[in-house]
Order: sequence, then C-alpha cells, then structure tokens
Amino acid sequence: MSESGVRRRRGPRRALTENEILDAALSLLDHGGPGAASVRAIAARVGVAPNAIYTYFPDKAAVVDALVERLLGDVDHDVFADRTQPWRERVEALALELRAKLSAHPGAVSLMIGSRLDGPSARALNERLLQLLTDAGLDPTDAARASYLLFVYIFGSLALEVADVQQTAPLPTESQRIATRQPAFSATSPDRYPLSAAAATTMAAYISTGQYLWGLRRILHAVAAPVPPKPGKVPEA
Amino acid sequence: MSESGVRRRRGPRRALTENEILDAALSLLDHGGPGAASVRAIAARVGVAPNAIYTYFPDKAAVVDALVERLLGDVDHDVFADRTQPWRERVEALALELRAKLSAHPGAVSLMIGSRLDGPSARALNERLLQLLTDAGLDPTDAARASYLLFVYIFGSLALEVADVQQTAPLPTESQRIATRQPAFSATSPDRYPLSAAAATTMAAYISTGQYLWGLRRILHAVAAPVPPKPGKVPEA
DNA sequence: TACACGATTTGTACGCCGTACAGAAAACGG
DNA sequence: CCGTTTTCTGTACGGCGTACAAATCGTGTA
Repeated sequence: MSESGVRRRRGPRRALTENEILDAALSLLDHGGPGAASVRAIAARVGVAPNAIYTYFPDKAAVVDALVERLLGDVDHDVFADRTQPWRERVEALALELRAKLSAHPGAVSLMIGSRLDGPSARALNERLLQLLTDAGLDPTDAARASYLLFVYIFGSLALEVADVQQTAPLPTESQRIATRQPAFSATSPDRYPLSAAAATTMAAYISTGQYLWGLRRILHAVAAPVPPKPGKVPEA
Repeated sequence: MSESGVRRRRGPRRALTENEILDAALSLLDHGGPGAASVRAIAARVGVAPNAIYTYFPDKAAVVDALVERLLGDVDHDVFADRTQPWRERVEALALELRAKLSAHPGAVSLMIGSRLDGPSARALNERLLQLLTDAGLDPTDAARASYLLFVYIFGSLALEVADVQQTAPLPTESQRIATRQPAFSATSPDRYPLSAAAATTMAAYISTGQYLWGLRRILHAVAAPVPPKPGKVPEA
C-alpha cells in the first residue's frame, strides 16, 4: 500500500497515460486539421517513439474511438437532465451543448463522422434523449425514432458545417464564415438557378446557429405532434 | 475533319478518359471500402503508371470531387420535378432516390461526407428542392431553410448508415444489417439504460427505410406547418 | 536477497500512400 | 520536316501505420 497502491503491472513504469495521448491528438487536430493526428506526430508530441503508442492502444482506430468517446463524454448532462424544465428547452440545451462542444474541435469532428457512435457516452446520450422524449409524452417506439432523428440532425449539421471549411486550423467566427460564403452564393446565376440566387443570403447562413435552431425547432414541433403526420405505410419496426 | 474532328491537343492520344478513371475508382470503392481508391490502385486498374492520373486530375482530392459530382449527377430529377404531383410525394421520391443511388456505394459515401457538396449537381438538387418547397407554399427564406434541413437529414442519415458497417465490401441486405445490429442492442443493460433496453428492436432498425421515412415525414409535416412552431428569437438570417 | 518473468520502450524495417521531377515517345502546327 | 506541346514512364522523396526483435526496468516469487 506504499504510495497510492494502484500499481499492479510488472514491468517498468509507464511514461504516459492514455489521456495524455488523447490530449496530444486533440491538440494536433485542433491546429493542424484532421490529417495532423498521425501516430508519429502524437508520439513526437508526447516524447516517445512512434510505436510506443501501441502499448496504450491496439491501433490508430482505437485512438480515434477513445478520442470520440472522450469528447462525447464531455457534454454536460446536467443541463438537460433537469426534468423540471420544459422538454423542448432541454432538447435545445442538449443540441446547443453538443454543437458548441464539438464544433470547437472541427478536426476531431471529421474523424467522428464515420465512427460508430456506439460507445458508452453515445449510449448515455441516447438514454437521456429517450427520457426527455418520454417525458414529452411519446411512447417508447416513437421516442426511440425521434431520438435517432435528432441524432441524425445534430451530427448531420456538424458534418456539413465542418465540411464547409476544408482548412487546417480552428474555425473562424460564425459570422466570418458566413461572410466568406456570401460571395459564392451571391454569384449564383439567376438564369440557371433563379430560386437559389434569390435565397443567396439565407443559403450563406446555412451553417449559422439560427439555421440550426430553426431546423431543430421544426423537428421538435413535428415530434411533439400527437398524431403521426402521415400514418400511411411505414414498413417494419 | 478526318475522324470525328474533335481532336485538338498537340501531343499523343490520351490512353484514358476522366470517366474511365472514375469508373475504376468507384469499382475499387465498391468492393474494397473507402481506402481502396488509392491513386496507385486506380492507375493499376486502368493500366497506367500511378502518376499518369495527374494528367487528368490535379490531385487525388479532385478525383474524389469529380466522383461525388458524378454520383450526385446520376440522381433522376424527372421523378420529383413533376409539378403535377403532390409536393410531399415528390420530396419522398427525391429522398428515396438519393438514398438508393448513394447507399449502393457506401465507400464513395464515406468520401462524400467531408466533401463540400457545392458542385453543379448539388446546386441543381438544391434548386429543385427550392422549387418543390415553393410549390408547397413556403416563402423563399423558409424554402431555403427547409431545403437545408432536408439536406442535413438525407446526408446525415446516409453518413450514420454507412458508418454502421466498417467493413470493406458492399452493404448486406437491409434486413441482414438490422439482424446483425439486434444482438448488441438486445444486450443493453436494463439497469443502466432502461429506456434503451426497452427500445432495442426500434434502435436496431435505426438504419432501416422505415426509420428513414418516419423521420422524413415528420420533417415534412413540420415544414408544411403554416405557422412557425416557436416564433421566438432566431438570431440572424 | 536473488532471480526470473513480464511490461514497456526503442531501433529498425516493410509496404503502402500521394506526388514531384526529369526524360522519352507521340502527334500536331508551322 | 522540324520544333513544340502533350502524354506517359521511371525514379525518387517524405510520410504513413505498424510488425518484429532487442534492451531495459520493476515487481512477484523462490
């Protein structure tokens, strides 16, 4: 029981922890883009030989998975677990929290897209959403379907948002990004795409928080509808 | 005007066309997964040296962009451009067409996520959607916002669907994939995640056409609502 | 207390990747 | 017919993920 008593392994002390590796990976992603988190770069950042990483993770995919898991685990559940609040505001809080936490790391989001999203944190998030939607009066099946609908919306929005800037570094301000998009949409040919040309400013703001909330509220409105909008044939469960 | 008269360049005849390269890339993606479309593999497939590809495309990203553009260009506009049909069915036709055409190439979808989606075909698709939603009675701004909402839903669903199978080859049947997911969800701990455990079968079917249509119809219902569901503060345009 | 064994780290290496560069062969314009 | 331009190949570079063997360290056991 000498020190903290938790030493059990037989060999030499580890020079690192898994978390230090993930810190390095995230830091590299944050100011180098999705390609910057190579095993060799991570190893160099934490001061070991490249293959030392494989003592902590079986392969690079495991590093990415662990990073995604940690990012999802960082979302603050207290905000939307408070069942005394109206359920719509709780969902909005969750959606905004996720967007804020994740879009701060666009490089990591690029890696997260294409991940399974079935780790413990994703499961916990799904359970929270089911609670929320059950509180809203949905039956279990509809709650689950609505939960996935929200997942698709939240992560789909994030994917399109980070895909919009292909660059390496952290995202500029939202208004800066919208301003950057503006000229391209304003230059839309009114002959070939008349409606698009007329809606140029709205389209430049596709990546805005306003658009995000607009869509989210529409979805919440539909989800809350007591009667299915079109009860016609919806195959299988 | 000897042959077909369209020869203009000065050097030797090209051994390939851009389309042959894209065919090779797509074929490699289809039965080798998203990593199979390396420049070297494409070149080997079409029988040239790796760097010969750079005569046709400036870099690999351009190949991917062209492939995405071609896939999006393959969607059948006639199905949902028919303004005599009810607008909801036209949107459903578009959504199903996109899902069918794209999920046939999961490897390519992996590359498409993270692409800008601002090529000519994406613009044309957006214009079609704006037409549709304008026909439905939406004002230009709401039509544009709803169009993006649908884009997010369609491509978000595709992203989560292809992320669900990490393997190399073409997707199994939908029911097979659902059956494969079932055990993992059925094994959900009812203690930690009671609601998730109760909704296991619904969650296993998250990637189904039924779930896809359920969410789509909810969104269409919300989009068609004549009054904004929550007119409260929605910042900027 | 001594030792053996297992965990950790490193050096080296392999086969991929994207792609830059120089040269050879082909076809057209003058 | 010659020179110019285009296409393709040979070769090479740096980077990637990671497999393998050897060295080192620290603990459990004899």
